[in-house]
Amino acid sequence: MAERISDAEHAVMEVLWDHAPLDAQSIYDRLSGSQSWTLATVKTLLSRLVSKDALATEAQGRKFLYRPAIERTAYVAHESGRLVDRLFGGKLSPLVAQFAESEKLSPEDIAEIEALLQELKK
Amino acid sequence: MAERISDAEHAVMEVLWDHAPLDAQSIYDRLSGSQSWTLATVKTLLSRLVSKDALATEAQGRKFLYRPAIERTAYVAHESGRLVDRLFGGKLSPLVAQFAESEKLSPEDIAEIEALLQELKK
DNA sequence: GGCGTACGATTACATTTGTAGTCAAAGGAT
DNA sequence: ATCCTTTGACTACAAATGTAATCGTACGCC
Repeated sequence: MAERISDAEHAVMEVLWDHAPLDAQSIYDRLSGSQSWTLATVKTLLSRLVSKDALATEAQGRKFLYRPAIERTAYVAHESGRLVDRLFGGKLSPLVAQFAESEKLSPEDIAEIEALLQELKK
Repeated sequence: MAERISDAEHAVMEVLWDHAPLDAQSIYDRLSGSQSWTLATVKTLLSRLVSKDALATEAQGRKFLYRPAIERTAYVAHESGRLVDRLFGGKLSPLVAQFAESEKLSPEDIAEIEALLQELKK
């Protein structure tokens, strides 16, 4: 488990987290907006994700339907944990501070975070 | 600029952000605690970082002193921006929510974040 | 029922990364 | 003056990654 998903592979995962199950062609179609990969490339990524047990397949006639085998939440938790550990010693507040300083915090975002924290303290 | 620093390279950068300038041997020494790399490996990483313009060197006799050529803040901002963009659509609150759910938020951390936000609203 | 075609599988290949060995030269020790 | 050591430079090589072409084959169309 947890074989490490590369950047390119991640783009494929996102499509499937949003609209699984899909066959290769449809995944390719949906990626066309953001990436200029050929169908062959997308198929390579799909195979690799299947080997990594990040995707499961289900035969539909002579094609496959692909669907995520790991939860997006788990992936996201893992990845953000990793980054926060590496860059901020595992503490979230320095990340927030960093965002604050680089002006990447919208007022709505601030409000939402505050609401979250209120909820937690309760 | 911004040649993408790998995980292993990042470990080297951290040492230098903390104690620059240092020569290769001292960097190796300081890394010995956390990594089991040989001196040769550390030297390879140093060379690569120099090519990537992430480190600058200054000759000291027949050895080099290495020091960061990019600010840790800039690096950290870039990396965390990247992750937040990829995984949370550029918004920080979902990341905080994710941390909250996985119980990775200590009370102190919460307090610090709240303080930060108070500061911002002022 | 042969034929093109659309699939997944296999193969390809350059680049990056992790991890290190070797080499030539410069200095220091004797 | 000679030899050992230390240092950066160069070379090595496997695995992962990005990106794709090709191949064998099962299907559907005529």
